[in-house]
Amino acid sequence: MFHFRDQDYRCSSEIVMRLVSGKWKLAILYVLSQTSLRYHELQKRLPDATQRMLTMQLRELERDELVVRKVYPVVPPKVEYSLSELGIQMVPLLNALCDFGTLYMESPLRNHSKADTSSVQYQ
Amino acid sequence: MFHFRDQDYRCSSEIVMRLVSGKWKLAILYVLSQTSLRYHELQKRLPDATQRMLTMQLRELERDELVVRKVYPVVPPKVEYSLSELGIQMVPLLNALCDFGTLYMESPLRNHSKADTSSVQYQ
DNA sequence: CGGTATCCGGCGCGATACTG
DNA sequence: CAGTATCGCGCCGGATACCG
Repeated sequence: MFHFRDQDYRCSSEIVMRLVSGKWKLAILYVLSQTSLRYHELQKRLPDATQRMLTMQLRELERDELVVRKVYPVVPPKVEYSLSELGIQMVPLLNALCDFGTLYMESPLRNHSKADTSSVQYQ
Repeated sequence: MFHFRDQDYRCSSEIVMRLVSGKWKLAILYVLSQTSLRYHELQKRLPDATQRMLTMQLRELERDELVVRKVYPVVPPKVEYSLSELGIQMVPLLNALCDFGTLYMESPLRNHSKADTSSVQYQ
C-alpha cells in the first residue's frame, strides 16, 4: 500500500513533520506562498502570533531552507521574507494537507461529536 | 498559489497536523496500512515505543477515527488494530509526506550541513 | 495478553520588557 | 522597524511498577 520501505517511509515522513511542526509554520508558509512580506506585514496577517514566536518560527524555517530572509541595509531596517525554491516545491504538499483536512472534517464516516476540532482562531 | 481561502487553508491543514502529531502516529499508520495487527505485534514492529506511549497514541488515533480497535471477548485477551475507512483515505497523503521528505533530503538546493536531520532510529 | 497508574523532566510556547 | 532577553507554565513523553 505504501511504496516505500519501512526505513524510508518513517524517516522521510517524519522529516516533513519536523519541518512544519511549530505553532505558526503552516500559517507562515501559507501567507508567503501568496506574496513576499516584510516582518511587520507578516505580523499584521498573523495578529495572534507574538513577536517572539513569529521570529522563532521564521528563523527555523530559514534554517531549514524553506524560507529566505533578505535584509536590506537601510535605515530604518527592512527585512523581507519569501519562500525558497524548496518552500515553493512544498506548496503542493501543503495543499494536499489542506485537502485531507477538509475531507476529514466533512466526511460522513466521521462521528462528529467525538473528535475535538476546535482550533486557533485567525482573523 | 494555494487554492483555498485563508480560513479554509489554515484550519484544514492544521487539523491534519493535529491528527498525526504524536511520536508514534505516523509509524503506527504506516504499519497498519500494510496489515491489521494485534497489540503485541505492533509492539514488536515499534520496539522503541513504550507500552504507555503505544497505547496512548493508539487511543488518540482511535478517538480521531483513523484507526479501529476491535476487542475479541476471549481469554487470553485479543485486540486487533486496523486502519479505518478514513485512515485508508489518508494513505496517499502519508505517501505525499514521504515523497517530499525524500525530495527534501536529496535536494541539491539544500545546504546539507545546516538542517539537523538526525532522527529516531527504528529497527 | 493487553493494558493502567504514578512520578517526573524537558521544551514549546506565552507574557512582558527592553534595544540597535 | 525588526527584532532580543528573561521568566514561567503546561503538557508531551520517559521510566517504572502494577493489574484484570
